Amino acid sequence: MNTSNSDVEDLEPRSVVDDVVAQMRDLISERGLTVGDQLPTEKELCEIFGASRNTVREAMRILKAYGVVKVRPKVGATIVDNRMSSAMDMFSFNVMDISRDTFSDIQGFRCLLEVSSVEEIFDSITDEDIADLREINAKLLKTGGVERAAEQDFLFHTRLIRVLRNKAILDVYGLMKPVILKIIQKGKTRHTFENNTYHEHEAVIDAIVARDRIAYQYRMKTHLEAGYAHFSETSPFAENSK
Amino acid sequence: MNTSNSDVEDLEPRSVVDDVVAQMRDLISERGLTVGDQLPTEKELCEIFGASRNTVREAMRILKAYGVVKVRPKVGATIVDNRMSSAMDMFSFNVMDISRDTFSDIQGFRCLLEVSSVEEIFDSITDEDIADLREINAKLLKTGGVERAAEQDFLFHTRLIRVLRNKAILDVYGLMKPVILKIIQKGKTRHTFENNTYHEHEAVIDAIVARDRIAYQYRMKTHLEAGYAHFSETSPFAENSK
DNA sequence: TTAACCCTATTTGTCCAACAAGAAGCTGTC
DNA sequence: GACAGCTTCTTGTTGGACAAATAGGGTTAA
Repeated sequence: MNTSNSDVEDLEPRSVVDDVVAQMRDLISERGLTVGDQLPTEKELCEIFGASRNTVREAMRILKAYGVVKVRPKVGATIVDNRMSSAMDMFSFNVMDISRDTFSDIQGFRCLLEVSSVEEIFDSITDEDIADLREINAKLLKTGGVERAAEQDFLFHTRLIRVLRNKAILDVYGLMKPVILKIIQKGKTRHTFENNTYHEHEAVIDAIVARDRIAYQYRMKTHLEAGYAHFSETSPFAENSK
Repeated sequence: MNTSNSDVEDLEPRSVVDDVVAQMRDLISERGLTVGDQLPTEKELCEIFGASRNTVREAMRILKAYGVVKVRPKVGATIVDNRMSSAMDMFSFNVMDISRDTFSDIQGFRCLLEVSSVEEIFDSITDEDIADLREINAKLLKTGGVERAAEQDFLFHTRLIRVLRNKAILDVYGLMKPVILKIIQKGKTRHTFENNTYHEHEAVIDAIVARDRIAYQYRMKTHLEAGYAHFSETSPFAENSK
């Protein structure tokens, strides 16, 4: 019923910094500022908001963390939009012991993106896409080390997503990269060999070339679930929390 | 070829604050800290990192902006994981004039999530889900005002996504809320009436109840594209940048 | 011994002042 | 008019100060 954006626990009085952030958002909105425009200097912002420079700076740090402004020393702050990149930075913190539920969810998401989107992929894919996929997959055989192989594996799936020519989906896929990498790594360290992955990928590509909808969905689903099978029973990252 | 995470323009020497952020990430990782654990006090962090308190505070602001820590005054900082919520805060800034490409991408994403996921929806949906959907849709008729109606419309689609029982997908859908709302609003201000939307939603629900895969996909796709049709020719939000 | 109370130290939030380094703009000279 | 040099401005960082409120310890009373 409660459709408020943030959680209900807003009993805490908002700090001055939070207030300045809100005022800055309003200021950007009121002045119709957009990407490339310059923000007032810190001193001016101090006068506008009636806050000290430290407070303004902390607020500015938040905007920078959001990827909304870019500050060049001794020059000033300009509005940008690197929010997707910033979102990826957010997930560079391994603060959460990734639960099995999260893994399930991400894996389900991948299935939706890569398996259920057959039609769109078949519609959009070009010979160049297929050549790229084969090239990336070929490198998988020559890649040593679990982490490198996982990166290459992820690269293959990213390239497949790229076929959809949809930046939003690509960004979201990039957002899930850390978790996907762990899923892949876990699969590889268990018993799956690069050879295995390579042949599964090839089979997927073959199905695409043949425009065999059923085969594609079956092979991709099997491939994804093979990497995920190891999470089914055991708690995935118990060894992480020492 | 370049698979670096951030852009190439990292010539700028990292500031001390960025350095402290990185060190905090390492500290969290090394000590195996996880959700619920306490971080050292600001003074201790100053000594650990050899930085001044203001610098440490600015770094802490970044972590707070990321939704990685929660600071309670006079108590300290504890590790949390509100990154998805923080991501939504990020997108509360209307700094970018949303391009038609972005609209296209988001709309395509919605199609993938809501249309292509028929099988999963049909598999998972319960009578309670359907009752909720009908109830939400019924409120659409009694909701006045474009913005309120758009919210209610969005609520309907969110509830449908919730059927998938996948938090990752739900979070991503929430992430796209601002853009989706604008798409819906634009559609409504043109010529679509609440009545229209209501009946389209009802038709979708009926298709679900009948487990009619073809009808569902057709109706949902038509419904989504109807709202989006107005963006096809004209530049969507030229009037926004005054 | 236990419970209640009070006091002190601690911790975060905010502010002020200062300096360094470098960019931008102005000025004077040729 | 063009260029060199200077001044001013702006951000990055540091240190210190105070307020407010909590946590914890010590004291006292039952």
